[in-house]
Amino acid sequence: MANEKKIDCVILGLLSHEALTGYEIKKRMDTALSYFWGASYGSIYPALSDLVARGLATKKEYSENNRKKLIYTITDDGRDYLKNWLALPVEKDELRYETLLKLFFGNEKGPAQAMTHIEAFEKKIENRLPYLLYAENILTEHLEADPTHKYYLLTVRFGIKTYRTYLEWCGEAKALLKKNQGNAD
Amino acid sequence: MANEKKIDCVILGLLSHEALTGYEIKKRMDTALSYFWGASYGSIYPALSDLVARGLATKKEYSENNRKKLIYTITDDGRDYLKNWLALPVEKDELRYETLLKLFFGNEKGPAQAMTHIEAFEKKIENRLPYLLYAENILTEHLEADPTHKYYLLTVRFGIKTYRTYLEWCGEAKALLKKNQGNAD
DNA sequence: CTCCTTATATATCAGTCTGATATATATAAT
DNA sequence: ATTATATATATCAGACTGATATATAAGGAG
Repeated sequence: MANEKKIDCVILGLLSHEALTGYEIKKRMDTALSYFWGASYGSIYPALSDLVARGLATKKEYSENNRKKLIYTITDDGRDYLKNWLALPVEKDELRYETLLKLFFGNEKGPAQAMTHIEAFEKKIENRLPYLLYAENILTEHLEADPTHKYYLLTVRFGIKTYRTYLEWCGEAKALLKKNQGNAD
Repeated sequence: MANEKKIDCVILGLLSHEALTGYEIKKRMDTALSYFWGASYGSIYPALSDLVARGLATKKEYSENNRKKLIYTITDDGRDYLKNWLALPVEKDELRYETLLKLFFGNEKGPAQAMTHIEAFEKKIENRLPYLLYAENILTEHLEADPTHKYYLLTVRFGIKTYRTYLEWCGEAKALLKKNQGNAD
């Protein structure tokens, strides 16, 4: 029962909330989960077929205005599989920030180049923060409507707190680079 | 000149500081870079051979007490390649936190299970933070000794700030779960 | 009322990377 | 002596990304 593929678990998790198409699963990944998890179509569609083959989900073809859709529903076995995975200890929390990587090797190109990367990072975070704040408002208002909202809210608050810290760090990092730009080297 | 493989860039970055063996490169990944980047032997060794084949690094066999080592040195072309990559805009900053993923689907197993994951996360961060604080002290003391230290310090400060925010969030998240544990559901 | 763009929807694949495994020697501890 | 840990290199199955392909629907511009 070991070696649970993460893609299977995320999909089953999303299907535990509601029946979805592969396309809708991808949309959830790119919105609600985007700042702590990601997945591509190249993993989603094969995983869905596999989940059906293993009896963890079922597939139904729907037609909406002549438009065919493959809607996937979690089975009882699928829910058991999900619950089993949820109870296992976390294997890996991983951050992979190219910005920090380029900054780490910043001496090769100097402070001006490093500054550019920090400013780009700052802008990206500033642009994303409003979406998280908006999500926090909506979720806080309708907290009682759905028991899953409480857990969603916890992850949103994580995003808000870390993003604000990132912005603080950007300010400090820029100050340090400016301070050392005049003297030394 | 597009499509720079990240593994090539990290290795060249580390080699820009000093000549290293594949084993030493892996050690750097697991210490100095570990909280914002990672790589496995399965990518490091093939990448090193490839860098030599492309003239971006050179390989020399050393013998220390009958013990053979393959030491890699960056070439001028390698340094140019690194500089070119450093000037390109960042493509992706990615967080992949299984803890948040399990928390997001926390309703399936309930608040007690979610609490367990948060506490495990908290402990992991608490254990790692001292290493970052130690690194900050050393780097601050010897800031003038090496121009690369300044950039290293910036990434360490990022780690310290975000880790402290994580711990704050853990406290708030646990409080929210406890508060809602009595009523509702 | 046609053209263009964007959204919906599924699918595949080359290239990349991880995690595991294998092999071998050196050093330190018990 | 033996066991464990550190040094050191290498390979590979399996997993995942990013790109690409295909096709329909809907909305807006001219």
